[in-house]
Amino acid sequence: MKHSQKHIDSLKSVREKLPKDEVLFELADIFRLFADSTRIKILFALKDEELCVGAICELVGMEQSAVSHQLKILREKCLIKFSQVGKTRLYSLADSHVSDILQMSAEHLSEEA
Amino acid sequence: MKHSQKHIDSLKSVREKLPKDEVLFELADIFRLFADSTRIKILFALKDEELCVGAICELVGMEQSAVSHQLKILREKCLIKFSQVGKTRLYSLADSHVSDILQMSAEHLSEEA
DNA sequence: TTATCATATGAACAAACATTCATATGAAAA
DNA sequence: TTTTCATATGAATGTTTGTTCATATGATAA
Repeated sequence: MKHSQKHIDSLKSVREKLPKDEVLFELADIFRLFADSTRIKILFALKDEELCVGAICELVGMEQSAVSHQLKILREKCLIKFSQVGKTRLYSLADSHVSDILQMSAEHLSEEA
Repeated sequence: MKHSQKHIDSLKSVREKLPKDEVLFELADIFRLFADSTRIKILFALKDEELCVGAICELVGMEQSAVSHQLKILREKCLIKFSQVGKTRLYSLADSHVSDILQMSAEHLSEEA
């Protein structure tokens, strides 16, 4: 027997409050999107303005290909969307949730004493 | 010349609003901690209660070693702390910021239509 | 002291990931 | 239609990361 009965009992109530695995996976998936400095920079750049891919490349200082790959990831997970104007695609945040998260996280950082 | 002058001009103002690279790296680092389902499960488990390592293992259904490795990461990044009671270590969240983030992220998910 | 229990840690390995390079698509201009 | 421009994508590669296995540490009980 690996663990005492006592601490197994107390686990029941904790386990009940715990989000389901499925939910935890989803959450981790979302956080993972913000867990890369290129992507988070892209998201901040799009926070207030629509931008084409070339502009995003300039801003993040990365090659067009690298940026496009990251844009694809952000698109597939519905964090960003685009509207096509001629040959160029104007990217923007998909909804206000994303900018809320960015806003909060930036505030969180500046609070650190 | 890769990009038109027009969109380079408009970049200036966007670039000024952009957090510094250093800040973006820090942010990505923090998000990365939440970007793994084992770690996020551990954090949720500790949200309301102090738990020893054995209990955490039971809850997340992972081996002691795997859990200890993740605890180390969370400790080093100051998301959790512990108090030692005899041989056992009682882990808990380091501060309320962490549970705030968990709370918000869970709410965010349940909002999704 | 020695044995035992709870936890930690180093090394190894596989899986996931970000970037690059080369090339493809697809829209507009020539 | 051919060329050019903006963006996308597949394959290859190096790096990072999570888990496992084996072992270490460090506290208590015997």
